[in-house]
Amino acid sequence: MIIGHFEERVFAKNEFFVREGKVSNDYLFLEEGCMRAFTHDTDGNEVTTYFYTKNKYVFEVSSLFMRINSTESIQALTNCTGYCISFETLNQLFHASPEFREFGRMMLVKAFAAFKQRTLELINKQAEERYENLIATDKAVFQYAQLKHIASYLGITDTSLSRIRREFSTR
Amino acid sequence: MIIGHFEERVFAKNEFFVREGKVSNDYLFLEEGCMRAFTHDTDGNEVTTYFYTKNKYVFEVSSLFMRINSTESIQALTNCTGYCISFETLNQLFHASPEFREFGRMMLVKAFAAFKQRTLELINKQAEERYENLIATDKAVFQYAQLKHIASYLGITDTSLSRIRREFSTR
DNA sequence: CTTGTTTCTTGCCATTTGACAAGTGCCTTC
DNA sequence: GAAGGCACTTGTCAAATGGCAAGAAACAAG
Repeated sequence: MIIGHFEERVFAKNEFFVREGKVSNDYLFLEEGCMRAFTHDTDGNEVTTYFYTKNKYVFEVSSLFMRINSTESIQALTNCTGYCISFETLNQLFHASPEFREFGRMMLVKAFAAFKQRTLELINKQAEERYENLIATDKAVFQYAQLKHIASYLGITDTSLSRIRREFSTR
Repeated sequence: MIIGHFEERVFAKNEFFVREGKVSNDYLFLEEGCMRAFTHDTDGNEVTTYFYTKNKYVFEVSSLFMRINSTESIQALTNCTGYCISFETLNQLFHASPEFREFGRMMLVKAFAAFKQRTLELINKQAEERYENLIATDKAVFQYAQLKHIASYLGITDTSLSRIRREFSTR
Protein backbone atom coordinates (compact mmCIF):
# COMPACT_ATOMS: atom_id res chain seq x y z
CA MET A 1 0.00 0.00 0.00
CA ILE A 2 1.25 3.42 -0.97
CA ILE A 3 0.33 5.30 2.17
CA GLY A 4 2.39 2.90 4.28
CA HIS A 5 5.63 4.44 3.10
CA PHE A 6 4.75 7.91 4.32
CA GLU A 7 5.55 9.21 7.78
CA GLU A 8 3.29 11.43 9.75
CA ARG A 9 4.44 15.01 9.95
CA VAL A 10 3.22 18.06 11.82
CA PHE A 11 3.81 21.73 11.03
CA ALA A 12 3.23 24.61 13.36
CA LYS A 13 1.73 27.75 11.91
CA ASN A 14 4.39 29.72 10.01
CA GLU A 15 6.75 26.77 9.87
CA PHE A 16 8.47 26.20 6.52
CA PHE A 17 8.12 23.04 4.49
CA VAL A 18 10.41 24.29 1.69
CA ARG A 19 12.91 27.11 1.95
CA GLU A 20 13.97 29.36 -0.90
CA GLY A 21 17.64 28.71 -1.69
CA LYS A 22 17.71 25.16 -0.33
CA VAL A 23 17.08 21.82 -1.96
CA SER A 24 13.65 20.47 -1.12
CA ASN A 25 13.87 16.86 -0.07
CA ASP A 26 10.33 15.87 0.76
CA TYR A 27 7.03 15.24 -0.79
CA LEU A 28 3.97 15.88 1.36
CA PHE A 29 0.36 14.86 1.48
CA LEU A 30 -1.41 17.60 3.38
CA GLU A 31 -4.12 16.02 5.47
CA GLU A 32 -5.24 19.06 7.39
CA GLY A 33 -4.37 22.76 7.23
CA CYS A 34 -3.33 25.31 4.67
CA MET A 35 0.02 26.21 3.08
CA ARG A 36 1.32 28.93 0.81
CA ALA A 37 4.11 28.84 -1.77
CA PHE A 38 5.81 32.11 -2.56
CA THR A 39 8.88 33.52 -4.22
CA HIS A 40 10.43 36.92 -4.82
CA ASP A 41 10.29 38.67 -8.15
CA THR A 42 13.19 40.58 -9.69
CA ASP A 43 12.23 43.69 -7.75
CA GLY A 44 12.28 41.80 -4.46
CA ASN A 45 8.52 41.71 -4.00
CA GLU A 46 6.94 38.62 -2.52
CA VAL A 47 4.69 36.75 -4.95
CA THR A 48 2.37 33.94 -3.90
CA THR A 49 2.69 31.13 -6.41
CA TYR A 50 0.25 28.64 -4.95
CA PHE A 51 -2.06 27.75 -2.11
CA TYR A 52 -2.43 24.23 -0.79
CA THR A 53 -5.42 23.09 1.23
CA LYS A 54 -6.40 19.82 2.89
CA ASN A 55 -6.06 16.58 0.96
CA LYS A 56 -3.66 18.11 -1.56
CA TYR A 57 -0.15 17.07 -2.46
CA VAL A 58 2.53 19.63 -1.73
CA PHE A 59 5.94 19.78 -3.43
CA GLU A 60 8.20 22.14 -5.32
CA VAL A 61 8.67 20.29 -8.57
CA SER A 62 11.98 21.72 -9.78
CA SER A 63 13.85 21.48 -6.53
CA LEU A 64 12.52 18.08 -5.52
CA PHE A 65 13.06 16.32 -8.82
CA MET A 66 16.02 18.17 -10.28
CA ARG A 67 17.82 18.45 -6.94
CA ILE A 68 18.46 22.15 -7.32
CA ASN A 69 17.98 25.02 -4.90
CA SER A 70 14.38 26.02 -4.66
CA THR A 71 13.37 29.41 -6.02
CA GLU A 72 10.36 29.42 -3.76
CA SER A 73 9.38 28.80 -0.15
CA ILE A 74 6.39 26.86 1.09
CA GLN A 75 5.10 27.87 4.50
CA ALA A 76 2.29 26.70 6.77
CA LEU A 77 -0.48 29.28 7.12
CA THR A 78 -2.08 27.25 9.91
CA ASN A 79 -1.05 24.32 12.03
CA CYS A 80 -0.87 21.42 9.60
CA THR A 81 -0.76 17.66 9.66
CA GLY A 82 0.20 15.41 6.81
CA TYR A 83 2.25 12.53 5.53
CA CYS A 84 5.73 12.91 4.20
CA ILE A 85 8.06 10.86 2.03
CA SER A 86 11.67 11.65 1.21
CA PHE A 87 12.95 11.95 -2.33
CA GLU A 88 15.19 8.96 -1.79
CA THR A 89 12.34 6.71 -0.66
CA LEU A 90 10.07 8.08 -3.34
CA ASN A 91 12.72 7.25 -5.89
CA GLN A 92 13.26 3.72 -4.67
CA LEU A 93 9.54 3.05 -4.73
CA PHE A 94 9.27 4.69 -8.10
CA HIS A 95 11.68 2.23 -9.60
CA ALA A 96 10.55 -0.76 -7.56
CA SER A 97 6.77 -0.63 -7.73
CA PRO A 98 4.57 -0.23 -10.80
CA GLU A 99 1.74 0.87 -8.58
CA PHE A 100 3.83 3.62 -7.06
CA ARG A 101 5.07 4.58 -10.49
CA GLU A 102 1.56 5.28 -11.67
CA PHE A 103 0.88 7.19 -8.51
CA GLY A 104 4.02 9.29 -8.90
CA ARG A 105 3.35 10.10 -12.50
CA MET A 106 -0.26 10.95 -11.87
CA MET A 107 0.61 13.34 -9.07
CA LEU A 108 2.91 15.22 -11.44
CA VAL A 109 0.38 15.19 -14.22
CA LYS A 110 -2.42 16.49 -12.04
CA ALA A 111 -0.35 19.24 -10.49
CA PHE A 112 0.77 20.25 -13.98
CA ALA A 113 -2.81 20.29 -15.24
CA ALA A 114 -3.93 22.42 -12.31
CA PHE A 115 -1.17 24.88 -13.05
CA LYS A 116 -2.13 25.13 -16.70
CA GLN A 117 -5.66 25.89 -15.66
CA ARG A 118 -4.49 28.67 -13.37
CA THR A 119 -2.31 30.18 -16.10
CA LEU A 120 -5.20 30.19 -18.51
CA GLU A 121 -7.32 32.08 -16.03
CA LEU A 122 -4.65 34.70 -15.62
CA ILE A 123 -4.84 35.30 -19.34
CA ASN A 124 -8.52 35.26 -20.07
CA LYS A 125 -10.33 36.23 -16.90
CA GLN A 126 -10.70 39.55 -15.19
CA ALA A 127 -9.33 39.85 -11.68
CA GLU A 128 -12.82 39.75 -10.24
CA GLU A 129 -13.62 36.42 -11.89
CA ARG A 130 -10.36 34.93 -10.66
CA TYR A 131 -11.32 36.07 -7.19
CA GLU A 132 -14.71 34.41 -7.47
CA ASN A 133 -13.12 31.18 -8.67
CA LEU A 134 -10.69 31.07 -5.80
CA ILE A 135 -13.52 31.57 -3.36
CA ALA A 136 -15.49 28.81 -5.00
CA THR A 137 -12.68 26.27 -5.03
CA ASP A 138 -10.55 27.12 -2.00
CA LYS A 139 -12.60 29.07 0.45
CA ALA A 140 -10.30 28.01 3.30
CA VAL A 141 -7.57 30.20 1.84
CA PHE A 142 -9.52 33.33 2.73
CA GLN A 143 -9.75 32.33 6.33
CA TYR A 144 -6.02 32.07 6.81
CA ALA A 145 -4.07 33.99 4.18
CA GLN A 146 -3.43 37.71 4.25
CA LEU A 147 -4.98 39.92 1.62
CA LYS A 148 -1.67 40.80 0.03
CA HIS A 149 -0.81 37.13 -0.33
CA ILE A 150 -4.08 36.36 -2.03
CA ALA A 151 -3.67 39.44 -4.18
CA SER A 152 -0.29 38.46 -5.56
CA TYR A 153 -1.62 34.97 -6.23
CA LEU A 154 -4.41 36.53 -8.27
CA GLY A 155 -1.93 38.78 -10.06
CA ILE A 156 -3.22 42.06 -8.63
CA THR A 157 -2.29 44.42 -5.82
CA ASP A 158 -3.77 44.27 -2.38
CA THR A 159 -5.43 47.61 -3.06
CA SER A 160 -7.25 46.24 -6.07
CA LEU A 161 -8.27 43.12 -4.21
CA SER A 162 -9.68 45.23 -1.43
CA ARG A 163 -11.79 47.13 -3.97
CA ILE A 164 -12.97 43.93 -5.61
CA ARG A 165 -14.06 42.63 -2.24
CA ARG A 166 -16.05 45.78 -1.61
CA GLU A 167 -17.88 45.58 -4.92
CA PHE A 168 -18.39 41.89 -4.40
CA SER A 169 -19.99 42.32 -1.01
CA THR A 170 -22.36 45.09 -2.08
CA ARG A 171 -24.14 42.88 -4.55
CA MET B 1 18.80 3.75 -26.44
CA ILE B 2 15.77 5.99 -25.92
CA ILE B 3 15.60 7.57 -29.33
CA GLY B 4 15.37 4.16 -31.00
CA HIS B 5 11.78 3.73 -29.88
CA PHE B 6 10.57 6.87 -31.62
CA GLU B 7 9.30 6.97 -35.18
CA GLU B 8 9.99 9.76 -37.56
CA ARG B 9 6.99 11.97 -38.21
CA VAL B 10 6.35 14.87 -40.57
CA PHE B 11 3.74 17.62 -40.30
CA ALA B 12 2.68 19.94 -43.06
CA LYS B 13 2.07 23.55 -42.13
CA ASN B 14 -1.34 23.91 -40.39
CA GLU B 15 -1.60 20.19 -39.73
CA PHE B 16 -2.81 19.25 -36.25
CA PHE B 17 -0.81 17.17 -33.80
CA VAL B 18 -3.53 17.32 -31.11
CA ARG B 19 -7.17 18.15 -31.64
CA GLU B 20 -9.44 19.77 -29.09
CA GLY B 21 -12.10 17.28 -28.02
CA LYS B 22 -10.09 14.18 -28.87
CA VAL B 23 -7.74 12.07 -26.81
CA SER B 24 -4.12 12.79 -27.63
CA ASN B 25 -2.21 9.60 -28.15
CA ASP B 26 1.31 10.67 -28.98
CA TYR B 27 4.32 12.27 -27.51
CA LEU B 28 6.55 14.21 -29.89
CA PHE B 29 10.12 15.41 -30.04
CA LEU B 30 10.05 18.35 -32.41
CA GLU B 31 13.28 18.30 -34.39
CA GLU B 32 12.53 21.12 -36.78
CA GLY B 33 9.74 23.65 -37.10
CA CYS B 34 7.32 25.49 -34.89
CA MET B 35 4.00 24.54 -33.29
CA ARG B 36 1.30 26.33 -31.36
CA ALA B 37 -1.05 25.07 -28.66
CA PHE B 38 -4.36 26.87 -28.25
CA THR B 39 -7.76 26.53 -26.68
CA HIS B 40 -10.98 28.50 -26.50
CA ASP B 41 -12.00 30.49 -23.47
CA THR B 42 -15.53 30.62 -22.08
CA ASP B 43 -16.40 33.44 -24.48
CA GLY B 44 -15.23 31.40 -27.45
CA ASN B 45 -12.06 33.37 -28.08
CA GLU B 46 -8.97 31.53 -29.18
CA VAL B 47 -6.15 31.64 -26.63
CA THR B 48 -2.62 30.51 -27.37
CA THR B 49 -1.39 28.43 -24.46
CA TYR B 50 2.10 27.57 -25.67
CA PHE B 51 4.62 27.74 -28.47
CA TYR B 52 6.97 24.90 -29.29
CA THR B 53 10.16 25.39 -31.27
CA LYS B 54 12.90 23.05 -32.49
CA ASN B 55 14.36 20.52 -30.08
CA LYS B 56 11.43 20.76 -27.71
CA TYR B 57 9.10 18.04 -26.49
CA VAL B 58 5.47 18.51 -27.44
CA PHE B 59 2.52 16.96 -25.62
CA GLU B 60 -0.74 17.85 -23.97
CA VAL B 61 -0.23 16.55 -20.49
CA SER B 62 -3.83 16.02 -19.32
CA SER B 63 -5.08 14.29 -22.42
CA LEU B 64 -2.02 12.13 -22.99
CA PHE B 65 -1.60 10.88 -19.44
CA MET B 66 -5.13 10.92 -18.13
CA ARG B 67 -6.65 9.63 -21.38
CA ILE B 68 -9.29 12.32 -21.50
CA ASN B 69 -10.43 14.57 -24.31
CA SER B 70 -8.02 17.40 -24.88
CA THR B 71 -9.18 20.90 -24.10
CA GLU B 72 -6.61 22.31 -26.46
CA SER B 73 -5.31 21.82 -29.98
CA ILE B 74 -1.70 21.76 -31.09
CA GLN B 75 -1.08 22.80 -34.67
CA ALA B 76 2.00 23.12 -36.86
CA LEU B 77 2.81 26.73 -37.73
CA THR B 78 5.40 25.58 -40.28
CA ASN B 79 6.32 22.32 -41.89
CA CYS B 80 7.73 20.23 -39.09
CA THR B 81 9.78 17.11 -38.58
CA GLY B 82 10.15 15.17 -35.38
CA TYR B 83 10.04 11.86 -33.62
CA CYS B 84 6.91 10.36 -32.17
CA ILE B 85 6.08 7.71 -29.64
CA SER B 86 2.61 6.41 -28.76
CA PHE B 87 1.24 6.46 -25.24
CA GLU B 88 1.13 2.69 -25.25
CA THR B 89 4.80 2.31 -26.17
CA LEU B 90 5.76 5.09 -23.81
CA ASN B 91 3.97 3.29 -21.04
CA GLN B 92 5.59 -0.05 -21.75
CA LEU B 93 9.01 1.51 -21.76
CA PHE B 94 8.17 3.50 -18.68
CA HIS B 95 7.51 0.35 -16.72
CA ALA B 96 10.23 -1.72 -18.35
CA SER B 97 13.26 0.54 -18.39
CA PRO B 98 14.71 2.56 -15.50
CA GLU B 99 16.49 4.76 -18.00
CA PHE B 100 13.28 5.57 -19.79
CA ARG B 101 11.57 6.14 -16.49
CA GLU B 102 14.02 8.86 -15.58
CA PHE B 103 13.63 10.36 -19.01
CA GLY B 104 9.85 10.30 -18.78
CA ARG B 105 9.77 11.86 -15.37
CA MET B 106 12.27 14.52 -16.29
CA MET B 107 10.33 15.55 -19.36
CA LEU B 108 7.26 16.11 -17.18
CA VAL B 109 9.25 17.93 -14.54
CA LYS B 110 10.90 20.26 -17.03
CA ALA B 111 7.71 21.08 -18.85
CA PHE B 112 6.05 21.79 -15.51
CA ALA B 113 8.92 24.03 -14.42
CA ALA B 114 8.76 25.96 -17.69
CA PHE B 115 5.06 26.51 -17.17
CA LYS B 116 5.53 27.78 -13.65
CA GLN B 117 8.05 30.24 -14.96
CA ARG B 118 5.62 31.49 -17.57
CA THR B 119 2.86 31.88 -15.00
CA LEU B 120 5.12 33.88 -12.74
CA GLU B 121 5.92 36.25 -15.58
CA LEU B 122 2.25 36.81 -16.24
CA ILE B 123 1.90 37.95 -12.66
CA ASN B 124 4.93 40.07 -12.09
CA LYS B 125 6.05 41.44 -15.45
CA GLN B 126 4.54 44.09 -17.63
CA ALA B 127 3.39 43.04 -21.09
CA GLU B 128 6.39 44.74 -22.65
CA GLU B 129 8.84 42.70 -20.58
CA ARG B 130 7.04 39.50 -21.43
CA TYR B 131 7.34 40.44 -25.08
CA GLU B 132 11.07 41.05 -24.72
CA ASN B 133 11.51 37.70 -23.01
CA LEU B 134 9.68 35.84 -25.71
CA ILE B 135 11.84 37.48 -28.36
CA ALA B 136 14.96 36.59 -26.41
CA THR B 137 14.07 32.95 -25.90
CA ASP B 138 11.95 32.01 -28.91
CA LYS B 139 12.63 34.40 -31.72
CA ALA B 140 11.46 31.83 -34.26
CA VAL B 141 7.90 32.27 -33.01
CA PHE B 142 7.76 35.78 -34.42
CA GLN B 143 8.64 34.59 -37.88
CA TYR B 144 5.76 32.19 -38.11
CA ALA B 145 2.96 33.04 -35.70
CA GLN B 146 0.31 35.67 -36.25
CA LEU B 147 0.26 38.71 -34.02
CA LYS B 148 -3.02 37.79 -32.40
CA HIS B 149 -1.67 34.38 -31.51
CA ILE B 150 1.40 35.84 -29.87
CA ALA B 151 -0.77 38.45 -28.18
CA SER B 152 -3.05 35.94 -26.50
CA TYR B 153 -0.03 33.95 -25.39
CA LEU B 154 1.31 37.09 -23.73
CA GLY B 155 -2.08 37.80 -22.21
CA ILE B 156 -2.80 40.98 -24.15
CA THR B 157 -4.79 41.98 -27.23
CA ASP B 158 -3.31 42.17 -30.69
CA THR B 159 -3.86 45.93 -30.60
CA SER B 160 -1.70 46.29 -27.52
CA LEU B 161 0.98 44.03 -28.93
CA SER B 162 1.09 46.11 -32.07
CA ARG B 163 1.67 49.22 -29.94
CA ILE B 164 4.36 47.52 -27.91
CA ARG B 165 6.13 46.56 -31.10
CA ARG B 166 6.05 50.13 -32.30
CA GLU B 167 7.54 51.50 -29.10
CA PHE B 168 10.05 48.72 -29.07
CA SER B 169 11.26 49.43 -32.60
CA THR B 170 11.63 53.19 -32.09
CA ARG B 171 14.24 52.81 -29.39
C1' DC C 1 -2.81 44.28 -62.87
C1' DT C 2 -7.11 44.27 -60.19
C1' DT C 3 -9.90 42.67 -56.62
C1' DG C 4 -10.87 40.75 -52.36
C1' DT C 5 -9.42 38.93 -47.95
C1' DT C 6 -6.71 38.84 -44.08
C1' DT C 7 -3.37 40.83 -41.02
C1' DC C 8 -1.43 44.63 -38.87
C1' DT C 9 -1.38 49.49 -37.39
C1' DT C 10 -3.29 53.56 -35.54
C1' DG C 11 -6.43 56.90 -33.25
C1' DC C 12 -9.80 57.77 -29.88
C1' DC C 13 -11.82 56.94 -25.71
C1' DA C 14 -13.25 53.74 -21.80
C1' DT C 15 -12.00 50.52 -18.33
C1' DT C 16 -8.98 48.16 -15.39
C1' DT C 17 -5.41 48.25 -12.48
C1' DG C 18 -1.41 50.35 -10.08
C1' DA C 19 1.03 53.79 -7.03
C1' DC C 20 0.95 56.42 -3.22
C1' DA C 21 -0.74 58.30 0.88
C1' DA C 22 -4.01 58.92 4.51
C1' DG C 23 -7.28 56.90 7.48
C1' DT C 24 -9.51 53.14 10.20
C1' DG C 25 -9.64 49.13 12.91
C1' DC C 26 -7.58 45.42 15.39
C1' DC C 27 -4.18 43.30 18.19
C1' DT C 28 -0.25 43.15 21.12
C1' DT C 29 2.52 44.72 24.75
C1' DC C 30 3.75 47.07 28.54
C1' DG D 1 -5.78 51.77 28.59
C1' DA D 2 -2.01 54.07 25.84
C1' DA D 3 1.20 53.41 22.19
C1' DG D 4 2.79 51.19 18.41
C1' DG D 5 2.52 48.03 14.70
C1' DC D 6 0.24 45.61 11.21
C1' DA D 7 -3.58 44.60 8.08
C1' DC D 8 -7.04 46.42 5.51
C1' DT D 9 -9.74 50.19 3.26
C1' DT D 10 -10.35 54.28 0.70
C1' DG D 11 -9.41 58.44 -2.15
C1' DT D 12 -6.98 60.56 -5.86
C1' DC D 13 -4.57 60.39 -9.83
C1' DA D 14 -1.67 58.04 -13.35
C1' DA D 15 -0.37 54.24 -16.23
C1' DA D 16 -1.47 50.10 -18.70
C1' DT D 17 -4.46 47.87 -21.45
C1' DG D 18 -8.88 47.00 -23.91
C1' DG D 19 -12.74 47.97 -27.42
C1' DC D 20 -13.95 49.65 -31.53
C1' DA D 21 -13.46 51.37 -36.02
C1' DA D 22 -10.91 53.07 -39.88
C1' DG D 23 -7.05 52.79 -42.68
C1' DA D 24 -2.65 50.66 -44.51
C1' DA D 25 -0.11 46.80 -45.85
C1' DA D 26 0.48 42.08 -47.22
C1' DC D 27 -1.01 38.39 -49.66
C1' DA D 28 -3.71 35.38 -52.62
C1' DA D 29 -6.84 34.52 -56.57
C1' DG D 30 -8.44 35.40 -60.86
